[in-house]
Amino acid sequence: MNIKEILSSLPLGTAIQLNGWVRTFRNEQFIALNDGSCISNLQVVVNADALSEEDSKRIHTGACISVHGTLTESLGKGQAIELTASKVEVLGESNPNEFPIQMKKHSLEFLREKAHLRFRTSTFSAVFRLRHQLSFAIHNYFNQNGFVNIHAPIITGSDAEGAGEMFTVSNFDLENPPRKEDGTIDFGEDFFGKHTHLTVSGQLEAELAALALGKVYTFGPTFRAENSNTSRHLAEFWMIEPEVAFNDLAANADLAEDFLKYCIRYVLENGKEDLLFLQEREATEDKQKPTEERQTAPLIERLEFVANNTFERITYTEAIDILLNSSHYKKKKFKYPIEWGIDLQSEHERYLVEKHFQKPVVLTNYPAAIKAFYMRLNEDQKTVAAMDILVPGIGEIIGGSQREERYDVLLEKCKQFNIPEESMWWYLETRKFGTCQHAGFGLGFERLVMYVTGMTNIRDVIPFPRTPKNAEF
RNA sequence: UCCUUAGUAGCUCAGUUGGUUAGAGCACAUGACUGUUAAUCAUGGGGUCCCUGGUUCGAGUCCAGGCUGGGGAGCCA
Repeated sequence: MNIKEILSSLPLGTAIQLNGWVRTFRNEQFIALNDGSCISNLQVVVNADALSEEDSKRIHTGACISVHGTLTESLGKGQAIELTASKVEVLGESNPNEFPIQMKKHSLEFLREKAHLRFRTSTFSAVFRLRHQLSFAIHNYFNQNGFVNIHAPIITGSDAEGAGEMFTVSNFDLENPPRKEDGTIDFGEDFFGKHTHLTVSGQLEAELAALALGKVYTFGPTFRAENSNTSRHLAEFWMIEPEVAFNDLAANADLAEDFLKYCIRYVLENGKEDLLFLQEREATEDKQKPTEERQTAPLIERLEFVANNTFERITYTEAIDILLNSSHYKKKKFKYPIEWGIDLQSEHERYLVEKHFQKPVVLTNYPAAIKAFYMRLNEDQKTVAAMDILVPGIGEIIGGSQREERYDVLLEKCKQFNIPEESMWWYLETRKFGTCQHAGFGLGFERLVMYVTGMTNIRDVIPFPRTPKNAEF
């Protein structure tokens, strides 16, 4: 029996054995015990006969103990049930002079440097339980809707995906790699016989599968060697990429909206206690902040709002019009220019989502020049069938498109984007053999976890974040 | 990569114009108390003031360079 089960069934009078970690030891008599099964602690009442004085001095915050005892109605006010111990055994001590986690508020920055121990805190155990709930919800959603999970390769030989800087995968002796006559490194001699990288996206592989299996999705790690130092970027992150044959852009947006709402509802139903804890935490933090930086509504209310409201759908062109006609623009409050043909800046996206619509927004049909080569060219020859979903607080959470399925048009786009045809031969072939309309999108898993937990730094929603200059643990 | 801000006890922070032995709360140890809820009270121990160099009679404080963290921007998911 774990604490979650005990607190949901309240089995008074039951004799049990329970293992867990000490959060606090008050008055040399009361242990707040946590076993990770839920956010709540169980109070263990220790009388002198259950614990020797010697062992009593070995119990500190962080220690692991095993308790035999009986579940009884609590005499204190803070809890309904408590475990009256008949025997307490210290399984693992925790030297209080060295153990850095205390039963007080620690800064998230400090805990980031103690990533191996931060699981022991209420905040991080809640975040990682919710991360699991979301991961499970994602597989659930796609499975229930007839999608096939495709494991895209992590090591890739394609070097033209255009999604960012890539990490090289090599078996060479870095001191002395084989070189060609012109002095450049001869990757022909390397393990795979060519220059290989860690994948930046499983999309292209997912497309290959979708053009046979119909509905597929990938959910795996991806890697970007960009020198991005922000609270929204990681060098190693997990991405969900569904790809559906015969879907157009509208169907793609329908799928993305339905999928996001399902994940949020799933967490509201299955992770309520952890959400409540994080909501409280956020409210406490907000009290320290100036009014304009505070959240507009409590966490659970924000999630329910997204789950129950239709996302706003507008085109890029309409978005530009809204921005140009806004009083914000007329008062010259935007730092960056707004003009058809250039990409929207963070401040513009925030304005649309947080001020103008105050709900998630699906932006579609961007100018072709600012989007990737594989996006389908629209009839106007100027825009592509792209879509970004923007949410308050995070910004872009989903990026997707209807893909260019016409061989000639795709070949032309490759030329425009300086992508060598021979490196993409396998991708182009799908457009020669039984091509069809299809669409998909990518969702950054950590951004979803951020949105659902209300955490504001992406490094706090993945157990061991990989960022520039940091690969500890 | 750019802008900005910070780095002082295990943690959170104060430290005045450059001036004697660098402080507080929490944590920890000891004692008191014993149905507590981050218990309380008393006493005590605890410092590479991020690193390197410089200015000065004297640097936690001023200057230069570097390292690391935070916030923002770009790139994006």
